[in-house]
Amino acid sequence: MTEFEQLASLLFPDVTETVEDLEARFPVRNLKEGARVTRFAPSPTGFLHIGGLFSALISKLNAATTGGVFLLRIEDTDKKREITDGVSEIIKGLNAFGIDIDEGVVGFEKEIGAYGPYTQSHRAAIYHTVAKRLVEQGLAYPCFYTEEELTAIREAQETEGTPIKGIFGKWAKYRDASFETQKALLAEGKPYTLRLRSPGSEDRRISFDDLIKGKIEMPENVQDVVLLKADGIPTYHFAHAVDDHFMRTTHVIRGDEWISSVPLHIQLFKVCGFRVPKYAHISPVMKEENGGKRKLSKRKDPEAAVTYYAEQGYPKESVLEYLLTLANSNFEDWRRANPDAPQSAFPFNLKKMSVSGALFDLTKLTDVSKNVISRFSAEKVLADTLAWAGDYDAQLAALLGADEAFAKAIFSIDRGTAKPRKDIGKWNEVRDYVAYFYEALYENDLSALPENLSKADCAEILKAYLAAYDPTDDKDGWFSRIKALCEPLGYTPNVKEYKKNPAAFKGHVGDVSTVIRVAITGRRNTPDLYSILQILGEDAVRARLSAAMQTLEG
RNA sequence: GGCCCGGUGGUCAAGCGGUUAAGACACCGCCCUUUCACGGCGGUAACACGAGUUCGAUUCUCGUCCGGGUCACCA
Repeated sequence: MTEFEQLASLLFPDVTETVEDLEARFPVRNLKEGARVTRFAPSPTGFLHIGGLFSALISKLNAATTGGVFLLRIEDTDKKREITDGVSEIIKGLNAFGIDIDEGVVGFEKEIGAYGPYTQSHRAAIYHTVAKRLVEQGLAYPCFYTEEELTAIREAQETEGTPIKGIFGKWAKYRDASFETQKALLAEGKPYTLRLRSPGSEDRRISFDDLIKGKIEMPENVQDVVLLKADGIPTYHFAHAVDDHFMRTTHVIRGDEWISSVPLHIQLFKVCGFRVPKYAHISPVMKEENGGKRKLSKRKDPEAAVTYYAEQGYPKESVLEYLLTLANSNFEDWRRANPDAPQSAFPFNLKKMSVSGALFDLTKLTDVSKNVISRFSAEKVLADTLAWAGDYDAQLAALLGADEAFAKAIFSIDRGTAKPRKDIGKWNEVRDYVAYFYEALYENDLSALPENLSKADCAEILKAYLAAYDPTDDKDGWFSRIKALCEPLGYTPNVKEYKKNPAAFKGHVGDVSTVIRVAITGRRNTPDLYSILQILGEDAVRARLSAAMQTLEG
């Protein structure tokens, strides 16, 4: 038995399996050629971030379009930063956007799949098995530095201006400690971390192909990084190599803050005897701040949280649609060509992802959302609004729920036609959109009346219309009646005529309509007036017309 | 500071040595229109800078500047 082997059994007396056992337990997946296994591996330290959703989406798409597997792994190796319900937050967030998890953690303490456990805190035995092997081969060693010593080293390197920081070379005091020393320190019960005995060299460089960023060349890793912390829990780096190998991940898609650790990761995979996966590093979602760009921050930016979009009432379809436009710029063209196709039909391409970080543009999101909502059926608009209002606007929920047929009639105006309206961008705009249909929300606001007409003019129009109003008119009949009103009162039913000779008239049919519209709805911009009148019904129409007249005359 | 990555209109972006430098959002104007919309048409607006390579550079090379990331027993 070599000293390395003796050390290994001293360090890991409880390890019963071998790496070969693990290989057998988690065999290479039997998937069709080209199928990709991707994963989303967040740590439960807070709400789901929009950037996290973005990267989960990309991973999901990659697996889905290749007939592969998308799995969710929870990286809970830092108990200090963990929050309660962190895992549920992530799963809820993913579910809310319809990103289905094929394998891994799917609920509270609920996992599916044969490559688990998928929660790192439950994988200690697996990490230890690999760690033990590394020690046996002399590729890892215990390091007894204290917190203070480490800080001192950092400071020394800082003042020396050492180009490379970290534990390596002369700083790696325990790298070449004798077995006797190690045994003695261990016997004393001194706490230790397990470090990689890095085979890297300062004057070698490594290059790899990032599926998004292209070829990247960097110096090799030379640092003896920590593999297992003093409590035996692995660091991200080690867990990444072990997990993505035994979960048989083919494509590691993650944020580009990881790019600088790729040399380390590749080294780790090689040292462990694992095949290196393909990497794709996504640029972060940025935010504009006084002229500059910066990464969306969990702390400072409410829109960083995925829940923000739910609160605002952006349909999940809209957020996804927008994210897709950020991911592949040809998505918008595809969408125009395939207005009704499901998002899953889009031929997503990792290579078309942008190399630099995109600013998250809420204005554009809203525009995208208006298009998405304009294609929804009235039933869906009602149902989704009801669902949203149930959480965020009880009064609206009650109003709409009280008479769903009435609400549906409102949402049906101009909907389902070739050129649907695009009034609603998110559910929190619905209250305003439907307000004048409900007495409880309606305000008789006449301030939107045309400026070029006097109060008397307006009152005159309303009086004439009230007299002429016939609720049994069909749409053409209704408008003919309005046109008929025009000339006797000094307006022209013909807009062109008015433009030719504006001085000859008080206004045109548009002005007359506007007066009626404002009297009924309190605003100038509404959907088709005739439809509104029909939905409101004769009594309400007459009442509002009369009330407006009185206000104007009194 | 070391190491990486990036820099096309206000924003998202096509572009891969020769283009009137696409398109989308936003903004402005016009048209259509029976109201409101939808839609259509048009407009303002960009290759960070400096060298080099080349007959020719937004495209290739180098430098400068600017932006971003990363240098933990956090992920």
